[in-house]
Amino acid sequence: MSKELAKTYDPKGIEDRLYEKWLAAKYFHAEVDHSKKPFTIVIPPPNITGQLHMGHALDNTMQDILIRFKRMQGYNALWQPGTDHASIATEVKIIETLKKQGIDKHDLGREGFLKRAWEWKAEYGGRIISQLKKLGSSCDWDRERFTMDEGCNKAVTEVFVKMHEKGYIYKGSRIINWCPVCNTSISDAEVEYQEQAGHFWHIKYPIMNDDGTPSTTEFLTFATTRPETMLGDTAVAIHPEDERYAHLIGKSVLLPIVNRVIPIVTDAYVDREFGTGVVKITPAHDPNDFEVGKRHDLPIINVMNDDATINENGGKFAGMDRYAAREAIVKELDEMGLLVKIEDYSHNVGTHDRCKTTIEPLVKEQWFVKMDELIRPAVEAVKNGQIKLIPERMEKTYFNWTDNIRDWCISRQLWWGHRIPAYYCDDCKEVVVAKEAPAVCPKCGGTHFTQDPDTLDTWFSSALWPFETLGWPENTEDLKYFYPTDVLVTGYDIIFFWVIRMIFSGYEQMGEKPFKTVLFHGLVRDSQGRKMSKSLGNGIDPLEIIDQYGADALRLTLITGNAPGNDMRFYYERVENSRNFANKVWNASRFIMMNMDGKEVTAPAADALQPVDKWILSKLNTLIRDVTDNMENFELGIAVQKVYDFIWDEFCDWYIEMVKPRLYNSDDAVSQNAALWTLKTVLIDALKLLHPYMPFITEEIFCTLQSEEESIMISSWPEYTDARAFASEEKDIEIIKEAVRGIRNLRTGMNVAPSRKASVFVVSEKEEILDTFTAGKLFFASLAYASDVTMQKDKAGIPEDAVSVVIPGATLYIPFAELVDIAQEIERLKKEQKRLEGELARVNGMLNNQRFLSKAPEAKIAEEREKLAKYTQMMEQVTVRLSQLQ
RNA sequence: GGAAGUUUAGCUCAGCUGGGAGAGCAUCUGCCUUACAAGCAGAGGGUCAUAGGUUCGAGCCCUAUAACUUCCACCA
Repeated sequence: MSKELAKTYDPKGIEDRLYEKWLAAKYFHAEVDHSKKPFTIVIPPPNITGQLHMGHALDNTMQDILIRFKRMQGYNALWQPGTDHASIATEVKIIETLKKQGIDKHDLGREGFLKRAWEWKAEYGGRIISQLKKLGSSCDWDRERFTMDEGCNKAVTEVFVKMHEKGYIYKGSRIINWCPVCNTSISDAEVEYQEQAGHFWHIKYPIMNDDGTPSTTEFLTFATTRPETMLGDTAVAIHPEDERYAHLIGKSVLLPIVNRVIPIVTDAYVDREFGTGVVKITPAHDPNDFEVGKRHDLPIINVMNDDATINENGGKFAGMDRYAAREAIVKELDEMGLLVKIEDYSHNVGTHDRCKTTIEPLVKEQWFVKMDELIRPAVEAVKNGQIKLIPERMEKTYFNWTDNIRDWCISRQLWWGHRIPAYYCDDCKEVVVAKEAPAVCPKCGGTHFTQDPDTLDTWFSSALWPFETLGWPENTEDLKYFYPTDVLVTGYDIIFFWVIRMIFSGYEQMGEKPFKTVLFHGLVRDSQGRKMSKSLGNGIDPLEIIDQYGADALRLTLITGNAPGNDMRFYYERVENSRNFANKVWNASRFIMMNMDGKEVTAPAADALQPVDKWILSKLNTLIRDVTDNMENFELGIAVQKVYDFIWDEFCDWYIEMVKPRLYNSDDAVSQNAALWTLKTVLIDALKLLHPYMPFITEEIFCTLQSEEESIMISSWPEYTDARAFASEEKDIEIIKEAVRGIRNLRTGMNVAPSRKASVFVVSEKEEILDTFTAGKLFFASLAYASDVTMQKDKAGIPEDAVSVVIPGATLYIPFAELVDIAQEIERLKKEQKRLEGELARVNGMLNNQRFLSKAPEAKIAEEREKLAKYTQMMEQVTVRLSQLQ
């Protein structure tokens, strides 16, 4: 059977087959089981509009690694999946689709539109889920949720009503960010500032004389980047202590074009140093001006429509687009002689993160969440370590936001989403917030109500995700058992949108944190370090990578060579390297299986294990401890790097090569069996350590190797054991490795063909070193290209002109009579002498330093003393050898 | 304006609590050695951004500087 294994690993076919098997066996499914400890992760729900991109691939690979690891450790591991309705993203997409069919959303009406939206969801909403499966994600699909399913709807309504009762949700008229293209309000977090080249228009307003006429000589000059907003000016502000304008306090100016007399107010908000120290105040169209207006009780004059055209308050400019109006107004001011100058000016403009349209600050009546009290437990939790952020520096970002938090605008003028549970009495306009439409108006007794047309910010429901998916608001067994969840894995880019909101929602609704740890990752960028984006066309499709190299290779690539929270670049070369590693694992396994074929491998008696077997078992043992530690500490990349190095270097390049002679020698069945057993044992544990990272290939090999085993994913995680710690064997084998390396080096340096074997003499006065080489003679000979190996205590019988290699405690001689160039050999030995001199100087420098001896830890000093002895001895050997040759 | 991150081999990056600088790719040399040429064996290549400091000892800790990146604020 094993001989049928292909020479190269081909993930195609294998991956889908294994995933089907896992699904059928229900390995991903978790049920409440009080005999086991739970380990829970909730997935960051991807948008139903989404296509799997590299960010998802990274995010979900990390989660899958943690879940598979904990599942193998014996935890009751639940990975709760689901998708997000993504209100605005989806609505925009559907509108686009409709547009192509020549349909406007208003033609369909709300009901018709929503019908289309659900159809769209039915068609495309599952797409990303099937893509996640391709990656190997072991989510409990039986529990798949959607932010607009019945349970989540219930949760959202419950929270809205409850928070409204507590006064945390209110409706108010405030300045908000308005997107004139999407026609909706958005939250502060959705505003993206972009540096744009613009202009600074310096304008002057005439000061009003005491007799009520505008002065023709006295003006107040200021600069603005948005002249069109002057239509809504209701004051001009100066700093209260600005002596330049002190005489104007109490006076007014004439707002030109509009011909409105507006007051000059004093406010500390004005920066005397900036520009002329005069600011025009437009409370309806600027957040700062809005605040100034509130302080001075200024009227708010909205001059814009929802589509950013000027409204009837703009007089003759009504109906013009904001930019057209800008031009017209500047022109008119210029004609009136009120335009002082125009400067080029680069400044930050707020845009909508979805459509990049310039935001228009507008005063509108919206629903808000009052944040000041809600945020407190969320701040506390991170401060006192209840919730751990990884990497820690994310706390700074977190606190930066919480310290400057503003109320959250949650209403959206969209149709796709959770409709706000507020009802207005048709008769008296009384507002009733309730889970269901009220029958009778509590104020006037009216019986007809209209529900608020707005929907909620999509993050309102996502904020409840960790508990709404577990059954909240019902107090389910799932909720009691699986909540709080253990880890949240997400990108640092949604810390404000999502992470913080889940934390305060968890404390508010559950009285408990939603998760213990937040593990952040960075962005996956292209090979030039650019963000992958549709407009640049530089995105790399994870599905194509999976198709080409396999899911395991993609996963390994995404998880290695990157520190938590840092961005990473995506290179095909790195995927190839991962693919090569998979192939390496495959072939090593194939080799082992070929050699096991037809033999019954049994656990060897204790004394049947050779030092080299103990060496690799001991190495594996240490690996198990280190990898487990790293994974417990979320150092996923470091952990897998260690497994990678172990498998490729220690296991394949050394151990397998070392045992080959024993495998090929059937005369010593005991030794052969010990080697096979060790190969198999080490391979299986290594596969287990690798499984969370590379689930498919490890499963395929594990089950081929042991037909009696059901699946590696339900096997138990390896554990460190003192019984497999063999310190002295580790040391011994390292000596032989050093000897082998020395000989290979020597031969390469002398251009000796690998086919040419030679005798090797191991000379040492130390009995135990000779014993070590005697024990490893068989493999040492094959690795060192030796025709025969002789162990002896002195140089007797070794030709004078033999070349030599010095290792700690021994000198190896190889007689290469006809090949040896004595001069070259002396050169080589001198180089070695020089190297040892350097080492000795360093060690002596430390050991001769009194302060080092008195302050350094004991262990460190002992270590250096040992090195001193080692190098001194090697130096002696080299020196002796040199004197013999010269 | 505030904050964070980065600066280590030609390239991309690791380096976990301070104790002899690492990987992958690239380059060079030699090997189709019966698991793997997607491989094996070897080699070259680094003032760890700069300047100070702490320490017996600094890539790692502290201070300053420079360059790049990002986030937040938004001075109209």
